[in-house]
Amino acid sequence: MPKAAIQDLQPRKTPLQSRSVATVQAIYDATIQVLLKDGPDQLTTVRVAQRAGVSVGTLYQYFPNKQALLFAVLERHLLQVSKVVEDACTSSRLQPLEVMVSALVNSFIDAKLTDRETALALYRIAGEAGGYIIVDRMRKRYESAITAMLQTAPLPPSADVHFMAHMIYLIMAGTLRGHLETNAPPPMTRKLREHLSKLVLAYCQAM
Amino acid sequence: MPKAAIQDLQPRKTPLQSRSVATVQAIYDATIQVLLKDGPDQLTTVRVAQRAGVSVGTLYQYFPNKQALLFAVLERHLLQVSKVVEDACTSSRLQPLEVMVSALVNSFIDAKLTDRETALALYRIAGEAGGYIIVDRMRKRYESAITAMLQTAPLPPSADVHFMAHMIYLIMAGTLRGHLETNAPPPMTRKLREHLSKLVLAYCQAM
DNA sequence: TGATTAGATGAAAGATGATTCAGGTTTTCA
DNA sequence: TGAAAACCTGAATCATCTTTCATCTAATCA
Repeated sequence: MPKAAIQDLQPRKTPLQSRSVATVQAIYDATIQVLLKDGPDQLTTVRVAQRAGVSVGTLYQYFPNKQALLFAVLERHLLQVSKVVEDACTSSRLQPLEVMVSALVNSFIDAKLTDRETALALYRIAGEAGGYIIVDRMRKRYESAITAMLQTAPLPPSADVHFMAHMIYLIMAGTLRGHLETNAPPPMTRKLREHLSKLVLAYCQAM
Repeated sequence: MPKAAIQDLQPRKTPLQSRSVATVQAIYDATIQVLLKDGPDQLTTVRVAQRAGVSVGTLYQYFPNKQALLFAVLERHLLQVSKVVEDACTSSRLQPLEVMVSALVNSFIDAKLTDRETALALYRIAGEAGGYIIVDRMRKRYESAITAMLQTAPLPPSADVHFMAHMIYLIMAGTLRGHLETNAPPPMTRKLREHLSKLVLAYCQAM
């Protein structure tokens, strides 16, 4: 896979007719499927196109290169998850700290578990050059949402709410990633959810 | 890069003469250097060999394939870090909980920061098919060491020490990874270290 | 309906890079 | 010192993919 400048990561053409909208959708879905079935190393543009039921040429009409395709898929997933978490943060403002933390942690875990397999497959892509840009943009969104929520909580004025939000994001994202990557069974996940809530709460109260 | 069965990941030949010991060492070093300078995508076996000052053929005498080379480098780094942490755990047994946690967290962060760049470069490799095997083996070592340490701490008998150790590992590894990947400046790292210690301590006390 | 634009095709070009192997050089040690 | 064993070399092989483009089909709309 040759190098790709960052400006080449934008979609090449926006689908106008309903036919092409469906095509692009099929390409997205096929990408995830290939990613899950064959892994990132075996993912080729031809294979994705085949599974989507179109030809490679069509794929390249909408995505300037392979990376752009992968990043589009990544961005889609991350946006989906972050929207859920942002909503949870917004609607938990002014609630007791315990409620806030619980809503935050559970919404995050729920959203990730909805597409557990997808999330796992995408961790690999997120590390690729350029993927960090998307991940970073999302991190900032999370931190803003968490900060805004925490600012409505009764915390001591000494608390550095912004850094706390940063830490909470790192804890949630990092811990869940590690957990998913161990392929732990559901009971473990239940326990993780419980411990993670208590942990974050204890952290907020201790600072 | 074609598929590689897991049994093909072992070294091909052990260097006997001092000449070849030096060669293998040079290959290890060159791998890290290329990884840092050009990134995993631009890392080719020929390039690694060139930088090591040997020919590709030589590289293939000691490593059956590219993946085996990368995994060897990964294993080396992870072993280095885990030894430091294991020592810290061993020598902190029977100490106050606060001391234990501080020793654990700080030894981990110190060890990772010693090779900050290397650690960062290796995260990418760790995700590749097969890399998880090494990561998982290390995780178990950490969890054993942490469990053994915590069992000498005055915790309520209800505490699930084994799962706590698991959580603590996930928290430390996950959070630090996320932090390193944001390319945060040193002051941030100092703050992270402080918060992480308090956080883990609060978690232990809350469970 | 005819012309214009949008969408789709897929063989083939062009690159890249992992891995081999036949043949040289150096080290060991009996 | 002279095999035998250990090491090293790097051009050539082989397989794999990404990406293009000339050409074809379908949809739109005046």
